Amino acid sequence: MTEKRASIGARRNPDTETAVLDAAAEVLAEKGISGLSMEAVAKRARAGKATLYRWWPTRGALLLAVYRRMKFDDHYPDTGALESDIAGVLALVLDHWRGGTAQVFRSIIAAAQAEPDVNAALTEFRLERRDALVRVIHRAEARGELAPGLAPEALADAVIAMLWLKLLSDQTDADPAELARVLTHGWTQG
Amino acid sequence: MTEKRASIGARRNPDTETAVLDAAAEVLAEKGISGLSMEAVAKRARAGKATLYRWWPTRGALLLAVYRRMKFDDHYPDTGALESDIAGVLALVLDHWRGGTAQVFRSIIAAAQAEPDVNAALTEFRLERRDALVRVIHRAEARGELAPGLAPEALADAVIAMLWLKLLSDQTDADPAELARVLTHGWTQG
Amino acid sequence: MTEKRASIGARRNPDTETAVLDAAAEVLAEKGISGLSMEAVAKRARAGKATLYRWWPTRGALLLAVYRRMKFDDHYPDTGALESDIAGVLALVLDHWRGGTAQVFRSIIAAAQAEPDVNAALTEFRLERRDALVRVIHRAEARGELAPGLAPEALADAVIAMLWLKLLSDQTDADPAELARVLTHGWTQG
Amino acid sequence: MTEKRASIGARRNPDTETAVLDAAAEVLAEKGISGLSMEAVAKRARAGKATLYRWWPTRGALLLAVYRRMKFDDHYPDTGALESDIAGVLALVLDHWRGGTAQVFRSIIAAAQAEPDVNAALTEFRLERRDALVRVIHRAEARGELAPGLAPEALADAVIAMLWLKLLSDQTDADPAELARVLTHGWTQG
DNA sequence: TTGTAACCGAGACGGTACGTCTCGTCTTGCA
DNA sequence: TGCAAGACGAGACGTACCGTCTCGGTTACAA
Repeated sequence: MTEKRASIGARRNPDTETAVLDAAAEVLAEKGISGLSMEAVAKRARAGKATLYRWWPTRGALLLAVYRRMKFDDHYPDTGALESDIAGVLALVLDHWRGGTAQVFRSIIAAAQAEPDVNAALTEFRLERRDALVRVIHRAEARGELAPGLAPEALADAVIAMLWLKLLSDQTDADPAELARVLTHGWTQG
Repeated sequence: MTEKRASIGARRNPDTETAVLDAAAEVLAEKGISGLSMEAVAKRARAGKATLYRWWPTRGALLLAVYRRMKFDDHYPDTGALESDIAGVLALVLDHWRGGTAQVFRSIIAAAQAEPDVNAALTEFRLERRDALVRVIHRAEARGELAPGLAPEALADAVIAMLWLKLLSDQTDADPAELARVLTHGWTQG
Repeated sequence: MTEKRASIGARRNPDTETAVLDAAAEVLAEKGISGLSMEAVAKRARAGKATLYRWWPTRGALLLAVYRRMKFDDHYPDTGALESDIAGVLALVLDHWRGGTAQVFRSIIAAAQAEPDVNAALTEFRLERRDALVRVIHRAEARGELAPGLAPEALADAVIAMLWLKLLSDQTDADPAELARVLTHGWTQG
Repeated sequence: MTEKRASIGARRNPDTETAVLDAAAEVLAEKGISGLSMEAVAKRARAGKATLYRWWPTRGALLLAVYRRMKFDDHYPDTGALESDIAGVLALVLDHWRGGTAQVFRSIIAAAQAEPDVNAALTEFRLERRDALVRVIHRAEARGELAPGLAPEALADAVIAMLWLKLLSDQTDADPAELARVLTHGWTQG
């Protein structure tokens, strides 16, 4: 996106948005999160800084926009059994991260610890993902597979927690099947 | 620590270390992680910036030093049953965080995503905590309580993952007993 | 110039330039050359350090800009005789220096010994002044007053040399008439 | 001077002095005046900073000590005529500077413009050199060669002024004979 | 048809913080 | 006591970004 862009009137220019998100993704890939300054993105995108701030007021907003473009297929497979369903979800997400989005999402979690608006956006995103997981668990419940007295939301949280831990500690190459077993099996016997 | 400090020869001055860590903790409490600049800490501690950088080369190193001083009682209670042991661990850590260290540890995890040295230190810390958890699980194993085929390290990871998720998503007020139940119970029946 | 200044678009703000040069002159007058740090000038001018460095990359450049603003009347009087013309020039410059610019010009000469760009600017300035002197000498030549075999440039250098020596050795109160006599008269008789 | 030096008791160690002045001269030659920090000299000389400050309290004092070690033969030749005597003096000094001491002396003059103690030392040195020149002029006076009404000190100043100008403006390769002619000849005829 | 409103790239502005450097002072432990 | 060593408080250095602004130009829509 090197050709000159200008205003297309009193409304947002989609070319500019594309150029900015492309530039942000490139900078992120090349220099990592600490190199992702608004300044650098504006320069790389040949965009004015004011334009950036108009549409993405914080670095976190920019990060989230980049991550959202990297949308993965959130159609979680139905294998007919909870453990393998969970394993499928874990595999899907870990694959997605290993495909190159890990750095971006790690950076978002990091940014959320300091910037409230990023935190809010991340919470929204997390709950949305949790709902998708809860739907998987409800399928198991409908099959009469689920043990009584366990909140599906809490179980979904356990899955998400494990994913985040693996992401944040550079272990996106973990084995989904084993993780699923640890999460869904009872730890104790009898 | 307002009185003037000076060199005590060609070696580290413990008074300075105390003053710096005190200052860092105060700044963190007052202005949060984004207000914790090396500049501000140096000014508050009445220390030279070079002195800071000599002993704590990055902000993450400083954060870790502050966190280490907030050492909690890591004597995990032995209740005679795994689930209540885990609940005890969760309660201990969540209490510790609610007591004021949550902000610090969240910041460390965030910093670790960008700074390799902080990442390394955090990994070391995490494995150390995991070992303590593994010892709890080994107690259950010795009692014949543990189901076969589950790696204690993986189980410990699940506990740590849940704790981190609660920390990172502002839920340090979660109920340890319920979390322990979700983690240790089997999700499925039969 | 205490009221707030801001950008006037993507081009230089003359108010800022004025404020900076005023501040530099004030700092110089109050604390001398060793107190003239970029930091101090920026603070006094309520200007950003980056703005200073953008337009005056070195301390010497700033000094030269200050000196150029203190432009003296370079209309050298025509008395009809070389010696009194030279005495007039000497008096003019020494007066100018005693009027408060001595410190600035001394600092420029000092800075030029370490910073090449200041050296270049000072050389340019020196040659420009020498040309003005050469014109005075040419007037004498036209009157048939000048002895043969003497390069006007070399004679002008002798005048400038004497001025610089007096400046650099705190003797700006020297007697222009006597200096002119020493310079223009033959030392030997017969 | 790389071997370890130690105290020789409660008095100054000449080895240390040599090592320090050697180091200062080397640093000056390699990095110029702006690189000549007390820090750098101490490190290069393997001397303690306290030792430096004990014997050479300012950078100027160190510079002067270095310059004094580069003592030139100040036996000004007696040719029997003032102009050629002056030419000899000019040649001697310019040669000395071209031999490698120019940088040092330029730096001293520069330092003297900001540091009063260096200024005092330089003045002392300058007057000492002027006295030597005055003696040359007195020889001419004794021969009845000198025109009446001219102060030998003022004439000597003119010579020194010309030398300093050439030094400060990178013209140490000037022709001593021509400079002497310009200085000693009358500018006007008749 | 003509404002005019909001967009665009550009980049200067006042600032803050960075990490490095040097200053001059100090305390130690060895010789 | 002198010395090498080097930590200390202090603060200037020059750089990088921050978020805001003004500019001059462009385009679409309303009057």
